[in-house]
Amino acid sequence: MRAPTLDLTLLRTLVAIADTGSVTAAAKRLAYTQSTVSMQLQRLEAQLSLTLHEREGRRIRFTSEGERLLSHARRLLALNDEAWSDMQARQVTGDLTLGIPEDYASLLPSVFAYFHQLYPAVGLKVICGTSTHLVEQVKAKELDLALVTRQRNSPGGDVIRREPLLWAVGMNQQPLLSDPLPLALYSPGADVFREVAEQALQSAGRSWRVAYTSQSMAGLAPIVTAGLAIVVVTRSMLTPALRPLDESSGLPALPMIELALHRAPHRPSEPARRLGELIREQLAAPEQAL
Amino acid sequence: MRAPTLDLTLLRTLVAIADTGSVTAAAKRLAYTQSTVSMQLQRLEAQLSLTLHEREGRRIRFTSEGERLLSHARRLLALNDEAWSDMQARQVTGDLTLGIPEDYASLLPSVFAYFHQLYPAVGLKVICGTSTHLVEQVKAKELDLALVTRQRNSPGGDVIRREPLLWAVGMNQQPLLSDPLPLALYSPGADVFREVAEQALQSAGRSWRVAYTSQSMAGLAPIVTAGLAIVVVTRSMLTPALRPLDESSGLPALPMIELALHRAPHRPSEPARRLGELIREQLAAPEQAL
DNA sequence: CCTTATTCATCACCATTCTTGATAATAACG
DNA sequence: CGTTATTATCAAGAATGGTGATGAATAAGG
Repeated sequence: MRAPTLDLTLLRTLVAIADTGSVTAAAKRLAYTQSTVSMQLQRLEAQLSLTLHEREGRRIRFTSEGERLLSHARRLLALNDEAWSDMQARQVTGDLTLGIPEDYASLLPSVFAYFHQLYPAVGLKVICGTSTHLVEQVKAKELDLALVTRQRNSPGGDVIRREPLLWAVGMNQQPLLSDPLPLALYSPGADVFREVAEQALQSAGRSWRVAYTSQSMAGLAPIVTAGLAIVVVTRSMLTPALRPLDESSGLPALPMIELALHRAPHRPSEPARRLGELIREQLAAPEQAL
Repeated sequence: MRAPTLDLTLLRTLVAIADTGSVTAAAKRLAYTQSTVSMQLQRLEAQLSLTLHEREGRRIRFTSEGERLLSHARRLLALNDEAWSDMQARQVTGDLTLGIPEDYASLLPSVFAYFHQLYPAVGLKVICGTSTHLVEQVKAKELDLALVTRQRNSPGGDVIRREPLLWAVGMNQQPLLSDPLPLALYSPGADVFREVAEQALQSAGRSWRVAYTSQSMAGLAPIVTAGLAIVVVTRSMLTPALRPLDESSGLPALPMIELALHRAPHRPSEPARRLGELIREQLAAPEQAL
């Protein structure tokens, strides 16, 4: 009368046995006693009134029924784990402040949307700023997390991914390769793109002048698209209005930069941990950048 | 350390509560005590350390977490039930003989394939014969099941579906409406199609002659496609070589016939029960006939 | 407004189930 | 052939889950 129900615990040990190939190893993995696992297997067979396994010598062999149940079990457990972690995720609560460079804001909305879906009870605040400033704020515990750009192999934070830097110019403009080279740069001195560009030009023996400065690409864009200056961007910051320049332009190659995640010095809050992981997962593959 | 695992039994009562809208009703449905269901709900909440429900007055309301868990639960239970019945199906074993009219053989291969997938341990034998003969064989317990055609409202067996009978002629032939009408019929007198055709013609006052007889459509086909005779078929027996005739041909309308399943008089074996159900399910909709 | 009828949560008790440690049986390995 | 590793089995204790009874809360009805 009552609907027959599989015991997921028993299915869990079943796949453990299958994975490890032995009852004892499965017991070790699941922190059960060997006798427990042995009896669990029997219990499962009794409940289904089926023979799931046979022994040839010492080795275990699953019958075709056993194999079939295994595939059911894996599917069920996958669904179970997903359901469980989803339910747990909804319990993660708190507030959380993340800092990002303005130019990366466009990269993250989908991550924020996903994060909110997973952790609807977390209040997420995002502030923009320059990388150097963000790092200071994280150290001062004004931010829980900060995603920053930096030169390769700088200390602190975890590298999320590396991106090539590119010279770019307005889409319909000829590269303006006069001497000194007119550059559009971020305003304050402490900017990674600026540092990198200046170093590259210096070692190539080229002179340059700052044709325009702004806090962000959004501010530089008009000048660049108008063809009045050249700018340094990452691939993910390229827009239809920008045209990347390759080595044939005669400009020195630019090094990779790193996108790194800094965490506040104290033990990260649960929401911070989760968002950090999510950012790592979502941004790890440089491919899927916009 | 040990992987967290949901208890499907508890999820089952959760959806019962949701479906019925009350703890008591859920208890009744699941054949538990009311107190049991009440405690099961609490247990579920305790295991997840979540609040799944609230009460407004007497009525129960699920929290958003509760609703979410419900959807997980339904999916998990669906998978569980599927897995369970699949495993049970593999235990169904034995031999089984089914009789079908030769003309319906083409309708059933997919059913047999599906049956074998569900019940690989069942040895299925299929024999062909005329409907009247098959019914006798079932009564004599020589067959476990027989799918037969018969006139409407005949006694015995369960109706699987009803099908219209059609007059048909060779695809590129003009209907041969001479008097007497040349018919291609199944050979022995005791044939349903033949009975139906003769009755229809008689009450319409038409004369006819038997131009050709055979045990099956396969035998009649050459004569009919050659335009030497008219034949009676069901819609599912139409082939590209046959053209159905509508009322504009002047032939009398033919009644529906029934496709019925006869079971051997003793209690049907488990395999027979299963195959019977499967045939009913698969053939119930006249649409999906070939 | 009081009575009556449901519905639900809680409790103690009991039965069952599950886990464990110990032991015996079986196979692999030198 | 002894040693080692793996497994099945058993008895026992612990823990879990179900039951019936009870009382509180809520809705319905006079």
